[in-house]
Amino acid sequence: MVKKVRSSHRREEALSRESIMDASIELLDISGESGLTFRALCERLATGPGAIYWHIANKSDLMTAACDAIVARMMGANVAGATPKATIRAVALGVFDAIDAHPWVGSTLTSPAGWLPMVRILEPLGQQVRALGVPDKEQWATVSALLHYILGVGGQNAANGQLARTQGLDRGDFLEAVATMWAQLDPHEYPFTRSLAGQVRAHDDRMDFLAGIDLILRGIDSPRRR
Amino acid sequence: MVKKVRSSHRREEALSRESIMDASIELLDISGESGLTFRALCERLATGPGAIYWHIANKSDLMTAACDAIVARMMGANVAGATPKATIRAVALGVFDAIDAHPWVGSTLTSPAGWLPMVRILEPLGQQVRALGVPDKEQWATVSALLHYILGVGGQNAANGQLARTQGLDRGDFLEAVATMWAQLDPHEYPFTRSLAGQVRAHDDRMDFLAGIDLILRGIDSPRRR
DNA sequence: TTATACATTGGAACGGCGTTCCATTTGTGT
DNA sequence: ACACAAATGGAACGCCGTTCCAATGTATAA
Repeated sequence: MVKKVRSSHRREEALSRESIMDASIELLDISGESGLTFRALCERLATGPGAIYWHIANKSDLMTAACDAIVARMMGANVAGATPKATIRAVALGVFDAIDAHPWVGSTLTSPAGWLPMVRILEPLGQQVRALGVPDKEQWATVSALLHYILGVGGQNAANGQLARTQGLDRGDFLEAVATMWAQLDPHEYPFTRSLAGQVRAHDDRMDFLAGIDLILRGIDSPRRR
Repeated sequence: MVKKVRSSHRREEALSRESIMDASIELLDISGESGLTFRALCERLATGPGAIYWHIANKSDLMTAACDAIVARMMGANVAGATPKATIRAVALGVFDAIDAHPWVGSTLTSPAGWLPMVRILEPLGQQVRALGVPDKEQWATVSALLHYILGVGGQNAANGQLARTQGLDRGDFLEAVATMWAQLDPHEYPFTRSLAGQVRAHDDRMDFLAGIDLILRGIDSPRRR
C-alpha cells in the first residue's frame, strides 16, 4: 500500500476567518450567489472543506458575515453634520449603491440570519427619524417603512441584476424585454401596466428610488389625521 | 434476467400541470420552501421525475406558477367601488395576508422570474394611483414605491416566518429573541435600536404595515415642492 | 531531548438535490 | 392489426453542503 505523502510544509498564508471571507466576497462579486460553493472556495484557497469548516460554522454564517462586511464598510463612509433628511437620503443611496455593486447583498440582507447588518442600517435611519421629531409611539412604524422600502427596492434590483447576468443581457436589453412583455398584455385587464411600458424603457432606477424616499419623507412631514 | 413488470394500468387521476401544482402548493404550505423537492413530489404523486418534467419546465417554472396561482386567487377577491385609497389599502392587505398564510410566496414574488404575479399587484395599485390624480410622469415612481414597500415587508415577514418555523418558536418567542438581542447592543453605537427593543416586543405587524401604507399615501397627497 | 497534548489541515465519503435519459406502456387514428 | 405519438416511471449523473478522520505541525510538560 502506498502512503499518501502530505505536502510537508504548512500553508504559508494561514487560513483565517478573514481570508476565507475575502475569497468568498471575490467569488460572489465575480459569479453571483450561485458562484459561492465550497468546492470553488477550496480551489481558490487551495485547501479542503474541513479546513474551512474549522473557521466558519456553515454557509449561512459565511454569507451573513460577508454581507455584514460590505454593509459595515459602506456605513463607515457616511458622515454626519447634514440635515436629518439629507442624512436619510445618503444612507438610502449608500445601501442602493452597495447592492448595485454587490447584488448578492440584496438577497442576503433580507435573509433571517442577517439581522446584524440590517441593524446597521436601521440605526442611522432611526436616529434621523427621531431628529425629525416623530413621536416615540410612531418611530418604529416610520423607520420600518423606510427600511422595508429600501430593502424592497434593493432586493428587486438584486434579482434583476442576477437575471440580467445569467441571461447575459445588459440593462437596456433587460428593460426592453420588460417593456415588450408589458406591451403585449391584455388591454382590458392591464391598461395601467400597458401604459407604463413606455415610461419604464427610459426610467432611471436610482432617481426613482430617491423619489420613493422623498415620497415617504413627505408623508412623515404630513400631519396625521385622526 | 427478470423483466420488471410495470403496473398494468395507467394512473386513474391523470397527471397534469394543475394536479402537479396543487400538490406543490400543499407541500410548500406544509413544510416551507425547502419542503418542495422533486423526490417529495414524486412520492406524493406516486410517479417519477420524468413524468413531472413532461408537464413543467423546471423547478423555477413550478414555483412561479404556484406563486401566481396564489396571487391570482387573492386578487379575485378584491371588489371595486370603494375610494382609491381604500382600494390600495385592500390590495396591500391582501398581499400581506397572502404572504402570511403562504410565506414561500414572499420570496418567490421577488425572484426575477416572477414578473407575472407581480404585475397582478402592480395593475390595481396603478389604477388607483392614477385615480388619485398623480401626474403621468410621476406614476411609475409612485406605484413602484408602493409595490416595493409591500414586497419588502412581505419578504421580511416571509423570512421571519421561515426562521420561526425552522427554529420551532412562535411569534412571541421570536419577538422576545429580537428584543433581547437589540437590548444587548452597545448603547453608544446603537442608542436608537436599543430604545426600540421595548416597542418591538408588543408591536402588531399588520397595523404597522398599514401605517406604512398610510405614510406613503400621505406623501402622495403632499404637494411636491420644487 | 523526548513524549505528549492540541490546534489545524486537506481529502474521502455521505446523503440529498435538480435534472436528463430512456425503455416501456397506453391511447388514437388508419 | 398496425404504426405512431403522448405519457409514464425509474435509473443514473453531476453538483451541492456537510461530516468525519487520519495526518501534520506546533506548543507544552517531563
